[in-house]
Amino acid sequence: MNAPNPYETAFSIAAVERDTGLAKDTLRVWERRYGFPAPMRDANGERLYPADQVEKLRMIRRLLDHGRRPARVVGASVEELSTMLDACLCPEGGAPAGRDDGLLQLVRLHRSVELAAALRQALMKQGLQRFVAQTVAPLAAAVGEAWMRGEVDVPEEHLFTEQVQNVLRGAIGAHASIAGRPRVLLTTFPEEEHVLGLLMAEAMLVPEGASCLSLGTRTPLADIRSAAVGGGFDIVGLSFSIAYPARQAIEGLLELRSLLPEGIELWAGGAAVRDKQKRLPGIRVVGDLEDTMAALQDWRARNGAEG
Amino acid sequence: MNAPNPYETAFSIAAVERDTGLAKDTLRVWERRYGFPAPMRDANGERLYPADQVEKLRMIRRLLDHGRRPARVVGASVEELSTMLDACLCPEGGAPAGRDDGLLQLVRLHRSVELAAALRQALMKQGLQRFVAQTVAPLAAAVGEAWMRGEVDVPEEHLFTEQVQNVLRGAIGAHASIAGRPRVLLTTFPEEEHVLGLLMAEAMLVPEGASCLSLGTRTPLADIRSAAVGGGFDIVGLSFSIAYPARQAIEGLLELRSLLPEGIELWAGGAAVRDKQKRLPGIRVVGDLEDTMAALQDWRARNGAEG
DNA sequence: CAGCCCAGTTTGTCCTGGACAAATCAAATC
DNA sequence: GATTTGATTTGTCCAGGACAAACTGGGCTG
Repeated sequence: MNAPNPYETAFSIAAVERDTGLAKDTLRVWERRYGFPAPMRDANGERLYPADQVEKLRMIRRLLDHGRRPARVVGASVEELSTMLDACLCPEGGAPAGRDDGLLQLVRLHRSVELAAALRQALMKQGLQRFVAQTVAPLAAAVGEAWMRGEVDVPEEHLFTEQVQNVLRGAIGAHASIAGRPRVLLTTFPEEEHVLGLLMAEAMLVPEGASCLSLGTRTPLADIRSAAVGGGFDIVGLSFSIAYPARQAIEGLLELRSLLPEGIELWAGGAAVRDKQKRLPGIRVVGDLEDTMAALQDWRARNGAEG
Repeated sequence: MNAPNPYETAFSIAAVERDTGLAKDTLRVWERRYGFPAPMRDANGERLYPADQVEKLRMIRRLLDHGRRPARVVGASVEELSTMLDACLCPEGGAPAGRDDGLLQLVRLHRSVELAAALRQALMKQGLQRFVAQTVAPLAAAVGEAWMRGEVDVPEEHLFTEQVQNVLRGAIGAHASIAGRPRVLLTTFPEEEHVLGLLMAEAMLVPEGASCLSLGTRTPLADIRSAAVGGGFDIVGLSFSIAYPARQAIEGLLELRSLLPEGIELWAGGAAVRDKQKRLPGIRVVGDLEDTMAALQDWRARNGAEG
């Protein structure tokens, strides 16, 4: 009785695809090539993945997102994977110690009500821009790290995103200057569904008097072009999360650059394009939130006071 | 030269899966069984679907969402499909003529700026509740119909959702009563990603003094339970779009009902659960936005003035 | 030493054709 | 009219092979 029936906590290949983001074909070919995963079979011969293998697959997935290659990680032991994950975390900005982890705790414990209240309180106290730079961005980074470590899961990340969205959208809407310059169109490429980068950029720009319009995520290139041209925008801003393939980002940005008229600038931000400026001629790579403000200053200096 | 190279406008099976929502396995098995789709092949023997077949697959997909069965629609001609789609539309609420189609035009023409401005203006003029009931809901229905007819596509639907979200979230945030009763937790099941139903419900309830918290879409059952219990909620509200399988909705709702303590009510709304009240004992089926208000009155009558 | 090109390897996706359980329909029964 | 039962439909899974695109690392050049 102390060992629960493994069948009760085992997952079909479709469920594993949903939970890990690894395609069914990929799961089967890894099994063939590397001997992992090694699922059980049900009465009908179909794969049944035990929970611990799914957990290991999640660790592997996270390492692949950080650029590791399958041959080096599929087949490694859980301990080795754990070590590799730690190695991915530390170099990023040194030791992020002493930060206020209260909000992260709320996320991990699913305390949605308290999280919403705490976010609104921080917003009131700090004002929109500092709220984004000093509260939302660090919290997003902390959630990302916790996600790497496997300490938060899809539902927690989701709750976090939703609550931050609520607060940011409300605050941005309150500014509502639709006349200011520059006019910025914000969106992501079709394969990118992370929305927080967009909202943070918008929250930094709107208080400065820029007028932003977000198309949301997953906009086809042709639609970005027509929206930018038809709406008379000065700048198109794209956001890329860490999971977005750098190569694909560069390729897409260069194509979009060629689609847009010269008068419209193209800005790109997020982990996937950081340090890629030299491969992106004619495109402004925005390193972080502060750099967004710098880019705005630059634009205004170039385009005079009237605009 | 008058016929464009068909290879230029043909799609890989992965692209078709993304565009139509039909799984690769399904596309291949239909081809085997019904002789449709009948894609070309590239030099490598891989399927290449011409644009007109993809368009037809989209029509088929829409009909399946409305309960038709594959044997009756896969293999029908475009004209027959068109007739069936018309038949799906008309019975729903008679002829929705004379409605203000200006907003729908803005959606179809990708006029995101004007759409945002028009929505905000309507909100100012009507107030939140009437804005939702008289502007957002009809517009959502119109977009849904246009989607059925194939007159709007993914990008348009997306733009529409995003702009409405912006306006509604801003307006809801402005009310921000976190003390009122009842306390309502809003979300959807993991397979349901449509968010507008939730936002509309929230927009109706908040001005009445209820305190709402939205977990966003795709929340696992166990997380709904723990959030509801831990947050001290009176009511859990679930939203189901037309595409959600009714059977799955009923099954999930009954399971969630059994997970929740008796003191917490369970409300369900949306096309997938309409007219299913008798199959959902212990659950309040909310027919439409007006019925949401009625349900709120009922709750307050039952639970006294203090609460 | 940075940048570029080229062969070799890795890796995800696609293929065929078969199988089966779950969902659905239609007929028969209470 | 409602419910049960048998036949049919339908989506998903399987095996094992194939191949192009992506990546690696070495050698070359400016």
